Amino acid sequence: MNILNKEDYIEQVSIDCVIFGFYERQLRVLLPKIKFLKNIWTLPGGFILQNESLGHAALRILAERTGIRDIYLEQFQVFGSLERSSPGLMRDVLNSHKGVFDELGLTSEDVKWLQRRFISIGYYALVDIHKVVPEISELDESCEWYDIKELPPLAFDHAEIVMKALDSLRLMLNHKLIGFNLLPETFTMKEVQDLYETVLDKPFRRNNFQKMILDLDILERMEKKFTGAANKAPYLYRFKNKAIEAGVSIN
Amino acid sequence: MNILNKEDYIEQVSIDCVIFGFYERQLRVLLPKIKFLKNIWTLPGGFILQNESLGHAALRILAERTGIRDIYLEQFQVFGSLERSSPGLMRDVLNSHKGVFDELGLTSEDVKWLQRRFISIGYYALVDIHKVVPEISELDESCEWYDIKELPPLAFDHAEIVMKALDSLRLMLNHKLIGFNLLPETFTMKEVQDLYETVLDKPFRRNNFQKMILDLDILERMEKKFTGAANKAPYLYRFKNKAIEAGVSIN
DNA sequence: AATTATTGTCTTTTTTTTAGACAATAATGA
DNA sequence: TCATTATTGTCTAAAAAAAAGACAATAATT
Repeated sequence: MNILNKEDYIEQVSIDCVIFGFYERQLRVLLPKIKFLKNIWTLPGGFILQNESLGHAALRILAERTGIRDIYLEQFQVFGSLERSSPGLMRDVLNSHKGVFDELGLTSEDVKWLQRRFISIGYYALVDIHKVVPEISELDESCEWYDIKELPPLAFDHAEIVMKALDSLRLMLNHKLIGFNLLPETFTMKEVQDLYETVLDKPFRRNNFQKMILDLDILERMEKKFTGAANKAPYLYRFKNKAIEAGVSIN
Repeated sequence: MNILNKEDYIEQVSIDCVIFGFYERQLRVLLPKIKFLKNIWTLPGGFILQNESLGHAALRILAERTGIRDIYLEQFQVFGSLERSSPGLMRDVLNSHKGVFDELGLTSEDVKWLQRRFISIGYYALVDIHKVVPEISELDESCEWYDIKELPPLAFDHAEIVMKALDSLRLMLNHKLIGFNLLPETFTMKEVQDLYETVLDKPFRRNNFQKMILDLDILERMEKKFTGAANKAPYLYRFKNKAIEAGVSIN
């Protein structure tokens, strides 16, 4: 079995995805863990087929590595420094885990192909963490959510890619209403505020935040949510438009 | 002479640059015109050398095609749809101008290389139009500024690339002070206002605009500028920090 | 029925933005 | 020389928006 059909792909170009989720006041990143590589994680990434668009490639890679489909995706930056893919780096990472190539079923031709310099196109995805059931691909031994403040060791420049994705997300949150892609179908105002406070890392006043969001006229008020707590039950809200505001423009 | 050293470049990846300048209330784009291609312009573009970073490649391409050096550059989007580089498109463009390949000194191997699918990384540059003296490269027959509202016919998806660059520039203008890269060393407040009004395509009130800009505390007031007009002479201002705010982060 | 912990909403205060006003001034020309 | 003209620089007033304060409503609990 040949795991890498090199001839089907564009050479020296990869896509890396940062998948964001929100749960319990934590912004989390979904990270599959490749088999055989001990204590090193990598972003879910892959290559671009000759006959598929960039956006389609990103969606396919996400589905293959995590099982996630139909989500908000945004291209945010290309990473193309020389150091990021210096021959040494890849060699160091992989050679320090002897046998990885064989176990992954890679030929020496494959390894040579992989060790060339790569330019990587960064995408970030926003998903409802409750809705997603990560699937573990054949390549991986696990696929789990990690608090962005406590990421496991990441290979290559993937930690930098995550941080740039976060920068971009923060910037976008003030322009578009993409944040709601991180929330479930219905939610309380407190959950929205928690999300904004967590992502932007700054506090809001409850009364003013509520006014700000409601004035946007994008939420629909549903019935109350009785949590059993000894206090007034909050209303549930729903996003008026279906979420996935932009999605990938399939380019 | 072989004009295209294919083996030195990353395959199927190009860089396209949108060079913005500002003059007489017009936002302009610098477009070199390739020899032999009649009535079709293309963005200054090129390929990435195996041993240079993405940012360096963009700077080199700009210098080679236009003679421009040391400028503000910003990567804004990757274009990777299938249609943009469908075999037909390139063929149509070039075949409709018989002899171009020969005159450019391209071998049939070169042509095959060029006709593959390409992913293009878009950069935009902001330059002081007064300072720049465009050089015409060997490839080109001219290199001139065009009002963005009256661009000549552009090949492939280059018109779309220009528009996306403009979108990105508009967004950025509200966040960073990059606009001053489009102005000369010293300028009047009216020129700054003209620039903002032109780029953002909306009017500002003179008194409030002046206050807004001065409150930023980024301008230094110089001597007055006597134009010979029958009215009060405006002050000249200078940007406190050297311009080129971000430049290419050489990645 | 009083207590507690929130929630929803209203009012007041403060800050920012927008609009209005006007003096200053560099030529022009009677 | 001295109004006139066209702008410019800056001030104040009005309007709008944001931030802060206040409090009643309410779902359990005691």
